[in-house]
Amino acid sequence: MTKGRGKGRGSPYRVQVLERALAILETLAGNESEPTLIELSERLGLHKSTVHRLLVVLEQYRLVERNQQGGGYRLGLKLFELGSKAVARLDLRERARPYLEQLVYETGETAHLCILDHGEALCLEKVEPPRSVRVPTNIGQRHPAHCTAVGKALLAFLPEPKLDDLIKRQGLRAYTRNTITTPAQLKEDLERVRQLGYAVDNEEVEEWLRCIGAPVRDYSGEVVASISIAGPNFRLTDDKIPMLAKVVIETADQLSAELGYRGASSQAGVGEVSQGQVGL
Amino acid sequence: MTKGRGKGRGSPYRVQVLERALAILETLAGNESEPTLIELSERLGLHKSTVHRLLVVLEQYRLVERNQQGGGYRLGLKLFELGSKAVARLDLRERARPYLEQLVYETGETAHLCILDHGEALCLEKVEPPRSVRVPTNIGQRHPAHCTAVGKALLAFLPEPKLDDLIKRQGLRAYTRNTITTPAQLKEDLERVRQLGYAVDNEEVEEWLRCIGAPVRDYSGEVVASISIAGPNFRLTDDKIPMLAKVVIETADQLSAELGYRGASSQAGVGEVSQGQVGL
DNA sequence: TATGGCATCTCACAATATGAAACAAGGAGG
DNA sequence: CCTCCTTGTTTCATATTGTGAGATGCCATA
Repeated sequence: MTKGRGKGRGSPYRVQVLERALAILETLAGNESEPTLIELSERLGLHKSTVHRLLVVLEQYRLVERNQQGGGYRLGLKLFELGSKAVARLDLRERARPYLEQLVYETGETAHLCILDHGEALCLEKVEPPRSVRVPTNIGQRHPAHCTAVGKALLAFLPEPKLDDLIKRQGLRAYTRNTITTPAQLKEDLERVRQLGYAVDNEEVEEWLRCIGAPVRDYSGEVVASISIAGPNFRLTDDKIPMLAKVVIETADQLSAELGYRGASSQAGVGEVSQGQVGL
Repeated sequence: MTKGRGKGRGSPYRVQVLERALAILETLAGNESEPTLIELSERLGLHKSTVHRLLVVLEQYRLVERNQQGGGYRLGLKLFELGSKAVARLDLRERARPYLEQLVYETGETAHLCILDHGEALCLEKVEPPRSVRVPTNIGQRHPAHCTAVGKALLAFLPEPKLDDLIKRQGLRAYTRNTITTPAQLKEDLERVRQLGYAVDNEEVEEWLRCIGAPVRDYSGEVVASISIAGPNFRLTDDKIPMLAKVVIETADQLSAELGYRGASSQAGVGEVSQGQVGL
C-alpha cells in the first residue's frame, strides 16, 4: 500500500527491489538510533519478510551492519569505502584542507568546503577550531543553497536559467525569519555577492549562526566550490564582517590558485573590483 | 551465463537485482576510468538493457552520475553522503585528526588512522606532511591486516580464535618478499607487538615502504583503532625506528586518553620499553 | 513456565525483472 | 553526402524472480 512513496518525478524506469533497498539505506541514514527489523518494516510500510531478505543481502555486501549479536541495523562501512571513491575524483578535498586550516587559524572560526550538487551545497570538508561554539554541520551533509554563505557563493556564479531552474525545483524554504524567500530578493543578494566577492549568511538558516563564504575557481575560471567560516552572531558582528570577509576571500583565492586559476586578478580582486558590474 | 559470479559463500538469501546493482557500484569503484554502458554490461556479463535500467534508477537516486551529456558513468556523491553518515557514529575520525596532525608535525611522515573491519584495516583518516614521498594510500581504502603496521597493531590485541578465523578466511597473501606468510611467524610478530607496544611494517606490502603503528584504546580498554606513520625505507631506518615508535606510541596513548582510556599506564610504558630488540 | 519481541524460514502465487530485438542518435570515415 | 559503426533508449512477451502471509525458532524478561 502507498506504493510510489514520494520521489515525485514520474520516471520511466522503476526497479522495485532496488528502490526499496535504497529506501532502507536512506532510512538508516536519517535515523540517529539503530532501528530494528520491525521498526524498519513499519516505517517503510513493507513486510517483515521483504525487509529481512533485503537486509541480509545488504549485510552480505557490507552496506549494512548489525549492532552486534542482535541490536539494530545501521549503515555499513562499505558505504564509506564507496563514498571515498566517489569524492576521490574531486581531489579538491585534500588540496583544500591546508587552506581551511589556515582559515581556522586566522579567524578562530569553523571552516567549511562545499560544492554545488543538485542544487544543494554538499559539505566536503570541515575544520574546527580547538574550542568553539558547536556549529551544527557535518562532512557529507547537504545544506540548502539559498540561505547559506557557501550556497550563495556558488549560486552567484551560476548562469541565470540554471538558477531559475533550481529555484523552481528546490523552492526557497524559510528556516528563520531572515531567510530569503523570494527569487527577486535572492537575485539581488547574489548580485551583491558578485560585487563584493563574498557571501553572507546572516542567521538565515539558524537563529544565532552567521557565515561568510567565498567562491573557489579552477584552472578554467569556473566556480567549482566555495569555502566559508561559520560562527555565532556575537563573534561575527556587522563591524567585523568586512575584515573577516577579506581573509576568507584571500584564502579562497589562494586555493583557486592552487587549482590552477590564474585569474586576471579579476573579479573580486579584494581591493578594487567593485567598481563596474561584474556581470553575471 | 555465469550466474553466481564469485562471492563464494553460498548464502541462503539472494536478490538478483540488488546483487547486480551492487556489482555495478563495485565495478565503478574499482575502475579509474569511467566506463560506458556497454563496457559495463560486458564486464558484468549482463545485457545492455538490464544494466541500462539499473543505471537509470541508480542515477535517480544519485548513487551514480554521468560524466556530462554522454561520457561514462561514475559513482555519485550520494554515496559520499551515506558513507559520511556511516562513519559518523565512530566519531573517532574527528577526534583523532589533531593527533594525526601532531604526529605528522613531529615526525614529518604521513600519518594514518585505521580500524579493523572484517579482517582488514580500513583507513579512516590520513594526514600528509607538506611535501613528502607519496604514500600510495587513500582514505576509505582497505589494506591487508597481516602486512601493515596499522593492521598488526590491531590484530595483536584480538582474541586468538578470532585471529585464527581471520587468517583462515583471508589467508596470508605475499605482497613482497618480506611479507609474513605463515600463521606461526605472524603470531610471533604479534607477540612482539604486544611486548613493545608498537608494530612495524618492514616493506611487507610495498618494496620501499615502512610503517610504524600503535594501538588506540577506548574507555573500556579495548583496542578500537590504530595509528601509524608511513615513509620510505631511507628515512625510516632501523636505527631511527625505536625513537619514532616512541612518538607514535605517545600519540596513540594521548588519543586513547581522549577516548576515555585511563590505562594503568600499562603495556608499552613508552619510557623503558625499547631496550629490547626492535626486531624485524 | 509463560509471554512477548524479534529474527528467520517456507511456500504458492503473480507481479516483477529480464533480455531479444527494434529504434534513435551521433560521429567517423570514405 | 551517405554509410557504417558505436552507444544509448524503448518496447514487449515471457517465466524468472521477488513477494508477503503465516509458521517457526530464539532469547530475553516477567
